[in-house]
Amino acid sequence: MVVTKDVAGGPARARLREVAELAGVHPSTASRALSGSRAVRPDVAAAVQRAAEKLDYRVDPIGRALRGERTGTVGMVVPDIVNPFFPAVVQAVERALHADGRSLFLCDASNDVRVEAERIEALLDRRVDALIISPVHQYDSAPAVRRAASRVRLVQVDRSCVGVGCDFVGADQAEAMRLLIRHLVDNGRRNLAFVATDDSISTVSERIVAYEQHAPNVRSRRRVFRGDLSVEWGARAVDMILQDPRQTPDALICANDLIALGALKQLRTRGCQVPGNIAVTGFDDTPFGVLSEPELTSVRQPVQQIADEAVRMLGLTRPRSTPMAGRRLVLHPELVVRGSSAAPA
Amino acid sequence: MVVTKDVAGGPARARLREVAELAGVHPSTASRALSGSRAVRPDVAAAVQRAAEKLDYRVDPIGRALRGERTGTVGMVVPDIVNPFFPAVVQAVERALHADGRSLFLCDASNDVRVEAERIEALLDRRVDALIISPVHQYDSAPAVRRAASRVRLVQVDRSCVGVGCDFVGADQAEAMRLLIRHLVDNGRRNLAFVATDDSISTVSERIVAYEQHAPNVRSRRRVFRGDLSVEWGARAVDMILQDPRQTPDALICANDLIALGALKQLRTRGCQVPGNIAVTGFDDTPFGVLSEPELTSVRQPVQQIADEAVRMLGLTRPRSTPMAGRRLVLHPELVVRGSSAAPA
DNA sequence: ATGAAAGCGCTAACAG
DNA sequence: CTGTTAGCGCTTTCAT
Repeated sequence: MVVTKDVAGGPARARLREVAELAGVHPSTASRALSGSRAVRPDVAAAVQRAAEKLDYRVDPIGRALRGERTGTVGMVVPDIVNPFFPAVVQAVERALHADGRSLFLCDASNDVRVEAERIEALLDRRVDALIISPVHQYDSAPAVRRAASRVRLVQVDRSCVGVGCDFVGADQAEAMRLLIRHLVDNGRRNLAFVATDDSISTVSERIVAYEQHAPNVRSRRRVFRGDLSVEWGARAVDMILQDPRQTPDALICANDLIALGALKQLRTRGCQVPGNIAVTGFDDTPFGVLSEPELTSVRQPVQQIADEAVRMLGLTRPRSTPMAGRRLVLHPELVVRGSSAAPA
Repeated sequence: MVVTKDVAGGPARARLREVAELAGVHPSTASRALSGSRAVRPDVAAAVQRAAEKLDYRVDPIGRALRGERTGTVGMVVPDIVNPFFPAVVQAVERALHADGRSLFLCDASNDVRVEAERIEALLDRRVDALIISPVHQYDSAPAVRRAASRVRLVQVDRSCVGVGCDFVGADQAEAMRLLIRHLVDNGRRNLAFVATDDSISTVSERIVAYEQHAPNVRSRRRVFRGDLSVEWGARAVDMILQDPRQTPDALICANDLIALGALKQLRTRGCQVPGNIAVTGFDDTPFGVLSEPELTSVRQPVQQIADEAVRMLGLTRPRSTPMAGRRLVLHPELVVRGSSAAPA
């Protein structure tokens, strides 16, 4: 007689029942022995352990999830995986969770609030123990985030939604802007401009407010250009700005490194010296900022710290924490000065 | 009397039982009406539909998964989410799946075969319907990939493992290398060097073979430098290469854009003209290649097509396909010529 | 065409 | 300390 392998699915994974059988105990005893939820006689526990190892048993998270228990997985939704800042955040979160023996399921919202809502629901359906989310839109993402927070532990990272009273970890955007402005002014810049985005992104919004408050003069304060977080927008913004030569600022604060790199390139194309004529700064300190010529001054967000604190806030070890706690943990950003903002000769 | 909201979890999602109750039928009938697995009287079907909509019912994938049915989710494991090529692939796959109404759960292996194996297992445990994977290591990833392929539909994208007989979609790396070499030779380059990686990455391995076969002379063929897919390696490789001035090549083929950008920067730092003294080319045509000065010549992989074909190969609509089919779909890469490889003056 | 019942894998509550 | 029982939500037999 030939032993036929299951064509459709390979060797099936061992079930708890089989472990129990091999150990000569009832499944519930095996369950207790493996999870440690109740005391079990030491020799029985050992027998179960051995049986489990022999059969390469791993508890089925689906069965456990159906029962309403923890699944050991965390979901994460990022607004745009193609923006190199978010892979860095993802990696940091993975690292933080990994230390904890949990796995991360990641989804990309493609900058679309509807996709974001779908992904959140899909993760909740899969019974993730918690959700880490950087919302696409500070207003339009709010309903989905609030709903999710009412069903599971949730921490917002980097970006946040207004009016949803749930936890958040991120950097102090106003402080970041103050650091930038002071640095530029200290280097003799007077006519600033902020190449920003519309109001949808909370971090940029906060920077705009700080910019309008702290920029050195009225003309600078009024010079806020709204686009998106892309290289293309950086280039287009430069075209707009250079249109009126008398008005040309001597410093461009860009809302992220992508915009700044696009601006740098376009300035070079148009024959404008950086930092000679115009200083340029970015945000996020992505790995690509050091590749440009000159290297890009930027503001580094403490990504690993944000990730660590987010995971800590989820409180996955504690039995039950109140959801929607509304804590806000705001960390210090760090100005990284490079050539693109040096004082003009 | 006050209606108290469930503090721990918000309003629970409607269950099939409640839908059935509201429609005045048995749960099994409701199930049939919703899934269409068996015929149901039209008026009953309509009533169930209405009840489901009213209660905002969505079938619980956990319950369904426990029954052994499809879950409507696909898992993906990428070797390194921080490498900007992979976010692009992820986005393309998301797009392809989204058109199909499925959601993607993504995991990052952090270039670590052990992490990769864990992530694969975690995804299988969660009963994904299929797996899309770009293996970290062409040899060391093989056992995990093979195991996974025996349990679920699996397609390898971009990279692959040797000796696992399962489906693959990617670009023709040998053709890519031939295109590059011909282009460089056509522009008068004779002394080539390949800044590559070790043998762990299948795509690079294939390029090395093609390079050693097609490079224009023996000296060029021997000049293969092995490091990793990083900006830092690109810079270090340039230092090594410039050490012996008599041996300096006039063209550097780099195994990806990150290496090429690092090389470009270091060449600039060391006062070496590109493309005047040395041509530089990359791979993957990431968005950052156009930001350098000069812009980077690269090879574009047909990312969206790879993703579309991978999803099609998964055959999620077909009832049951044989796993481990071992089909290999090899698509044409496209040479994107830019300034970094122009003919020297 | 529909209802009843069984069971996917697991663990909490309840006896003993 | 351990076995029994029940049931999470769903679908799929098997009977009507």
